[in-house]
Amino acid sequence: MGAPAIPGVMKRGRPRSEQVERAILRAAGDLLTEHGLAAMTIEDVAARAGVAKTSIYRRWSTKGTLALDAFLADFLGSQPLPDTGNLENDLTAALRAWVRTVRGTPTGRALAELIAQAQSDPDLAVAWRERVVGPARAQHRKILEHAVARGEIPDTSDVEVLMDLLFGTAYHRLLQGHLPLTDRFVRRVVAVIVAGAKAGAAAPPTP
Amino acid sequence: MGAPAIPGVMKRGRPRSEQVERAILRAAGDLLTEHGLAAMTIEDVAARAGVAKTSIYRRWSTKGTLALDAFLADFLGSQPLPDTGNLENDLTAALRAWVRTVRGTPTGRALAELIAQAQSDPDLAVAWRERVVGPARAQHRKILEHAVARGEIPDTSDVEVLMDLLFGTAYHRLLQGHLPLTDRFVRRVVAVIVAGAKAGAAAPPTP
DNA sequence: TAGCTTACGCTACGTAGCGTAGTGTAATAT
DNA sequence: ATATTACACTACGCTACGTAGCGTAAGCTA
Repeated sequence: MGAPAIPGVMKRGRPRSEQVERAILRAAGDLLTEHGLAAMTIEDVAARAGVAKTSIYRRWSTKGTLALDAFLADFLGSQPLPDTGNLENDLTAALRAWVRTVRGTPTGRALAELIAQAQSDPDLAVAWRERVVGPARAQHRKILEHAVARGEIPDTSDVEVLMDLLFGTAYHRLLQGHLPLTDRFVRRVVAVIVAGAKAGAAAPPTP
Repeated sequence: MGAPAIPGVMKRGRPRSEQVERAILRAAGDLLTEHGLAAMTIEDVAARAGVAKTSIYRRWSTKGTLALDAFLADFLGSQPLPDTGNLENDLTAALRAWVRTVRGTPTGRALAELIAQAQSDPDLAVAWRERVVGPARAQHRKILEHAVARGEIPDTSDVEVLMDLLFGTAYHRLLQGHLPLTDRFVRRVVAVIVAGAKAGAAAPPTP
């Protein structure tokens, strides 16, 4: 209590209230869930949190980065790292967990709207890649590296492409909305990728 | 000239000016190219087109649908239907053409921003699926059906999933921006999908 | 030709949300 | 005690939205 995280750079003046921070994130999360990102305004968040607008702007520069923090509070940890000793099972479990989290849920809509917002908000785009895309891919990379270690797929496989195939396909249906994210979809996507990877198609051709 | 498209439902009063329509679409297309969709305003479009705002609202209900029409004027017909007699070559040609159109181009940014806008504009979302996603998929479906007809892949293959794999993966890199759309990426994505499809992984399992 | 109807450009308006500034008070370190 | 920063509150100027009213223009119908 009151002890500085880093002695010597102790801040002077009144410290920022953690309670204010929590109230803002909670209000933003609620509004994100109830009405979506596009309909969420900073003024609404402030009113709902019982906080002044300036207390929000002091912490976040754009609506997108605020929404990202509110989103991560709910989203982090919902994506497991399966390790069954079988690539197809692991990928199926990972994609199924993702589908369960996003299909027809406020989380799914928030996910889509955050990606949308990032197309015109460079700050959010950077934060999104660093705090969502990066960590998620690190998880999925492990699944593929385990498969390489087991000899299921060639060690020259382009794991980045394989990850793009798996989740790019799923994000496609989420964002375009042309077809539903069914379990059959999950199984077939995984089956094609695993078959292709095992055939060495994700590796450089050996002439 | 002056003849009604459907006799009997001849409109009364002053007809809408095609010149106004063209001026609006041209101005919207220019602004979309120069500044992007997020920065484009109806007022700017009106000013640039030398037209009243009401003349725009009379024709389009939202910025998104206007931008879609402006976008299609430039985008339509840029995606060829390759038919070389070989699935891998056809898919590679199709994806390469798409990459060439979108990578580092205003068209690519407009594409991303339209998908973004569709996440919070239901009218645009419907129009997008009907006028962009639908026609594009119809093209790509032919490529896969030709491969089925040639016996390259099983006739039970889930062509919808295969299309999602091909373009979903590419859209993923466009929208997330985590990795570039290189030609090696194109070749590996196609190789995995073709290998998987030929192995029957996109078809229902035969017990 | 006269009359009806709709489109058009123009100006003006009310609304919403943005991001900032000013004020007085509260909380902490020196 | 004093300096410094955070906070709530109020107010402000700004931008863009979407609509309304006006007079004029351009077609049809009688």
